[in-house]
Amino acid sequence: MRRDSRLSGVLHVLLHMAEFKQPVTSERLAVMMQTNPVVIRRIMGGLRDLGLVASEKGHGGGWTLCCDFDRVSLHDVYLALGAPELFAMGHRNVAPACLVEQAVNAALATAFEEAESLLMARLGDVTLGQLSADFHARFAKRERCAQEARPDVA
Amino acid sequence: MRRDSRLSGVLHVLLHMAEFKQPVTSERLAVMMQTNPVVIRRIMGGLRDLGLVASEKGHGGGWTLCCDFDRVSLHDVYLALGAPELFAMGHRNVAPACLVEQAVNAALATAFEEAESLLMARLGDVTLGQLSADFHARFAKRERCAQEARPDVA
DNA sequence: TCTCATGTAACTTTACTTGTTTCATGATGA
DNA sequence: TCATCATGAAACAAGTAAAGTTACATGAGA
Repeated sequence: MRRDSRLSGVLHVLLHMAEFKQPVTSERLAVMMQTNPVVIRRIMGGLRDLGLVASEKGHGGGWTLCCDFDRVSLHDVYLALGAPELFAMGHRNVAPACLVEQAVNAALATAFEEAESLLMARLGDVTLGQLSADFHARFAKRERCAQEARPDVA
Repeated sequence: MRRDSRLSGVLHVLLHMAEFKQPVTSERLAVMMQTNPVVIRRIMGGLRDLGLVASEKGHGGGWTLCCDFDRVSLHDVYLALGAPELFAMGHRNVAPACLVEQAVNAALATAFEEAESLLMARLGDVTLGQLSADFHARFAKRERCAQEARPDVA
């Protein structure tokens, strides 16, 4: 199956939005993301419900950030998406009668739960602010490289 | 996506096989697993290639274990399946030109790689022998409960 | 040589994300 | 007021991958 890229996508959207002061339409975001405006609205709905962003209809409308980038972690964004399934692997039966399957499920569940806890903790460690800072660092670096490639301009 | 349950399934098969001395046919395993013989053959193929099990054709044929249950970990079995994708989430673009997306991918990749490492380590900690022992413990416990429910028989 | 069992290929089914179309709703501005 | 712009929501199509199914070839025993 195609892997769920909503978390990746919504973070992409949020960081782009941070570069604008005015509301950004789904249309513009869709162009940046190379996708469809409806897809943008879909992944943004959960964030609106949790108060991370707001949407306005009509002229001059669109999406605006209404959260402190330094207080929102990637984990918060993950939850805003509805905490989608993390793993591509699962049990055959959730509550099997077969004792063999129960033993297998128990062993796998322990390992997967530990991995999930670690992942959630790591996502909680990173804020949108840090992500945005990383982007700006990458942007500055590219600018420098562009300068160095054109010494005559400097 | 329906979640990939091959790891769960193949462990289930292996533990069932451990309860038999003679070769077990795909047909019988399929009945135990409530699935199709071809599905059994499919998920067992990788294990055969790695020498964990052997298959014999013809009369009296079927699948036999040919590995030390105490020396094979769940991680080995996972690898025998071809190390299928672990996570249900992924990046939109693997190598994006957009710097925002690069920053997002880098942050997510770090978190996911750590979780993957932990999961692989945990799977490596558990052997098929331990899993089988857990099954036998569950079996013994159920027998005891059944006894207690029929005190007149005791 | 007949039967049994695996090996393999092709096709169908199922489930889910993504993409797209369509229309309703509401806000802005002339 | 009314046309326009934008979101909201529903419905449907496309693409993908695992799982289920069918069919047949291959090879081992009896």
